[in-house]
Amino acid sequence: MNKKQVVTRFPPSPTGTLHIGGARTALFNWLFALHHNGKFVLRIEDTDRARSSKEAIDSIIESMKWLGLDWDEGPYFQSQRAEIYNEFIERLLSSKKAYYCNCSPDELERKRIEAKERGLKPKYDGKCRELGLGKSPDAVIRLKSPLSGTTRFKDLVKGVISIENEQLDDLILQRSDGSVTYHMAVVTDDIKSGITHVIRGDDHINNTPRQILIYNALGEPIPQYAHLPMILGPDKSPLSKRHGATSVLAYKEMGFLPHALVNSLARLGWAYGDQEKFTVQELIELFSLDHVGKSSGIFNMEKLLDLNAKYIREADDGNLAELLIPFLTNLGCSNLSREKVKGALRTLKARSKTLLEMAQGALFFFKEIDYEKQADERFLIPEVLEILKDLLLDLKGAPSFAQEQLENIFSIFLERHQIKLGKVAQPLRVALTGKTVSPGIFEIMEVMGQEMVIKRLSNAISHIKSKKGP
RNA sequence: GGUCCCAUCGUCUAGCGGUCUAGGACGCCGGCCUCUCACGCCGGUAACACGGGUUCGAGUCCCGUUGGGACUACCA
Repeated sequence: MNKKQVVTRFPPSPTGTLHIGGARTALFNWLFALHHNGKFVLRIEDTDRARSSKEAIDSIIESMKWLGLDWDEGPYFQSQRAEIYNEFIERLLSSKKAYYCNCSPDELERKRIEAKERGLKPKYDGKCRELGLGKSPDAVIRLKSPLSGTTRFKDLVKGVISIENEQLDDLILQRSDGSVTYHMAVVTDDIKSGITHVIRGDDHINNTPRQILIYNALGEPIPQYAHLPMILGPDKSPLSKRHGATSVLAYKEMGFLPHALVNSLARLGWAYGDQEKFTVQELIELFSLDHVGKSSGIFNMEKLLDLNAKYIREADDGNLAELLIPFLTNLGCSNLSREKVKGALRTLKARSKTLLEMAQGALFFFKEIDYEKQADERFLIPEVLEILKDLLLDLKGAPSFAQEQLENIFSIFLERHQIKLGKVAQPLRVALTGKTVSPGIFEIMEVMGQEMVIKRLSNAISHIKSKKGP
């Protein structure tokens, strides 16, 4: 039992919001760490100062918190770790594993184009490799990588991957302005944090051998790698903004429960037999890299909606009310009573796929209604006037508005008029909600309460009367 | 172009050589329930990319073809 503690990390670069793909990578790292009782580190890769922003950092952190992906260490900021990187660069320089190169960007660009034209691989030709150049203002530092041999690693999801070293060139570790490049920063940080498992998108597969070469040059142990297949948009191209909602926070605004997103993300690329729904606890217990698939997948919004609907149905009314109130407020409701919100949401739980949809469906409980044109024309007609008037009388006399009570009143009422419920239900529904579609009328009447029901029914009656003309 | 990765219903996937006339979920289509819409329940639709091997036996292993994708920067 003296195996090293598992340490994973999630290293977003703050050039935008956290999107679905990043969130899944974070989730898998988080699950893997928790499954192994390990640690999960958050690191912000903000070395590209021009493209990084504070807003992006904030929104990434907000997204992580909303999803419930908490970290044990960090966030570290690469922009604040120059000293550490320089120390590692120094190590490479003094062991002759790295060297200065003063080839100008223009020169390199020219050679690249030339090589391409001749059908060769456009890689650095190693011009300065053996020159023993010293530090100079416009010199970069390059890794002296092996010219032959094979670099191979066992990927925990893809299997053995190998590449000939001659395919790789001497990559730049430090730029001429003294800042360190991505590969160097990543490797240094991962070593410093004691990362044991690097779980990331498979767009990094080609980066892995380069990074392994840096580990080797440093004489440091190589972590285990697991490359996750990418998430695609519906057109099978890599997920991007033009596919609509990709940012995690957008899903929050659309009224998704964080757990629904988590569950859905977990199932994208990972499976546990036929099981579709998992609690967080189950995910942690069952998650394993060898059940992660190798092929990329399309994010399925329909399935997310279905899962979200299921979780809404199962949710505790009190919690759901808390989540729903902000949506109602956004839609212009104020002075919301928690109890009434709970009542309203009970009527809508089975028919809402998102919190937003639920809030929209609940508006008639909290705001004045307008009759939808079609509904008005079809159901608030003179033919039902007498029936509604009589119904109003019965409702005024109701001792209580509990559902069973209402059902009793109605069955007597229907009996008396020798009609079916269908006959009054729709006109009444329109009178109470303005629409032809709503939760069951007994349910909504109970939640609305006698006063509101009587008021709306009376309004509808005068509305019908006004149609008959003066 | 070069290198690397990938390939089961429309989509997410199960499958780790025989139990697969390929299972589940979402979607879609019927039906039941019913005060509308949902929920729920019942039923249906639909896939192993192609071609060669290996094997008594291949969705499962190997090779190739085709098709996707990634990388190929003093971006990350």
